[in-house]
Amino acid sequence: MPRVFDTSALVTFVTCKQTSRVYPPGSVLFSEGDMPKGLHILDSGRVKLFGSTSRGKTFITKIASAGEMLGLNAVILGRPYLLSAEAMEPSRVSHVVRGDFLEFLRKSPEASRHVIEQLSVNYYDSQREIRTLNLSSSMREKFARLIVSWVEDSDGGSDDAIWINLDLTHEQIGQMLGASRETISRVIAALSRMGVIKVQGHVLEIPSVVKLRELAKL
Amino acid sequence: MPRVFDTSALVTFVTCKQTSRVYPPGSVLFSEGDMPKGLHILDSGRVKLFGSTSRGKTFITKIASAGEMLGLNAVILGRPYLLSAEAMEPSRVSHVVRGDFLEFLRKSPEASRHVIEQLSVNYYDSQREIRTLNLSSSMREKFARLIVSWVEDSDGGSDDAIWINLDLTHEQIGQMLGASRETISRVIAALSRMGVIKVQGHVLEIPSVVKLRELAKL
DNA sequence: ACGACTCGGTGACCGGAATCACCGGATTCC
DNA sequence: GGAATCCGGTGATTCCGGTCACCGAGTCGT
Repeated sequence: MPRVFDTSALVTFVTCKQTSRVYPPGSVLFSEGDMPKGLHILDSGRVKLFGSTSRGKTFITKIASAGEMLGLNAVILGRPYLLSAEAMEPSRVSHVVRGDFLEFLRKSPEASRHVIEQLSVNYYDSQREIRTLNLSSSMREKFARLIVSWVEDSDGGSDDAIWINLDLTHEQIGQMLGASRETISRVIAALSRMGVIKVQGHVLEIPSVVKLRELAKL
Repeated sequence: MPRVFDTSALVTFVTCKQTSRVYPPGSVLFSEGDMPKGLHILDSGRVKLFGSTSRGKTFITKIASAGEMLGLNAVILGRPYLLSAEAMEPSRVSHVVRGDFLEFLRKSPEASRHVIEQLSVNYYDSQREIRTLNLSSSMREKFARLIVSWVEDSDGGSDDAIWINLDLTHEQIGQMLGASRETISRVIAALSRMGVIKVQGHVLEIPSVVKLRELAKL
């Protein structure tokens, strides 16, 4: 799932006033509804971006990895965050005060380029997510699509077997797809029985990406 | 639903080489999967943005109105469109060849500002959509949220009755929410019975926005 | 080594929405 | 003035997935 991002965002903004600190796992960088005080740039580690209802239901929209700017659009627009951010591993995060950031953005065409690019990618991903959520009839299909999207990030192109390190719990996968833990469990069981995937501990083997892609109806 | 956008995008790009034409209702500007040849700017009219599966199922992500740049992120990234665009009314659309656009974008800070802003807004909306899709348990809730989002665009703030001109068919609403026509029909009937909305032809009356917002659980 | 906890697997049950089928009203088009 | 369409309302049936409930395996802390 590492939506790769060239780390030069760090370089771009390095000339800019900024502070940096390490967040331990489980600590939150910001919460849904907060007004953005400044831009967070993830130097290393992984951060979970998620939203939740008043009734405790949670959904994860993405797992951000090194190089990403978090809550970028909220910072730019000066509107409240729609998502909360929580470190999954010890994560080093740089922080630029909003005013400084906007200032810098105005002056530096290079920074503009970066921001435009990241916003475009974010939006693009987000459109794909909506597509997946909306067009899949069954959970099977959604799950297959999720896996396919993971594979695409690390794939050569051939139809050889692929292994994925699955370090998410069923619960978390459920939160990404809008399903319950039990359903994920059952879907995985079903796909295993069909021979589309094989599970050994935290490793997911996909014997044939083609078969998976069929299931995803892509 | 008019996600308002200041029309100055037109002005910004007016110095730029561009062609302009009017699309009759039902004609497509571009289709899902196409490689973007250039940027479309909607001068007037309304354009439906939607995606579909091979099996004919369709979902509408938004209705674009005057001032919006269509498929902006795909154009910037040079990746295939994820959505198709189809005129709903006679619509005047300006077109800037991709190379010219990127060139212009590089040179003009003003244009960059515009692009950043629109991308941010698009992404923001899109996050809200994901939120709605993922966190609503029932169709009732999704529907209520849709209406609320419409109302917010045209609302003063008080809790007076509000009228909305509903010029979408049940089918189209269904495609926005990922529901079938019948379900929308039933949901509307249910809400009418509850007195939360009243329907007279193509006009939707909302006696109390507060009650609606309760249903939306926002 | 023992509970306490988290994670995952499975069965039973139930509800909401898709689907199928049919009907009536409004438009449009010869 | 029919015939063909499109739109919307409603019933009957089916099925997917949420929820509840319980159980086993692994891990951690003291």
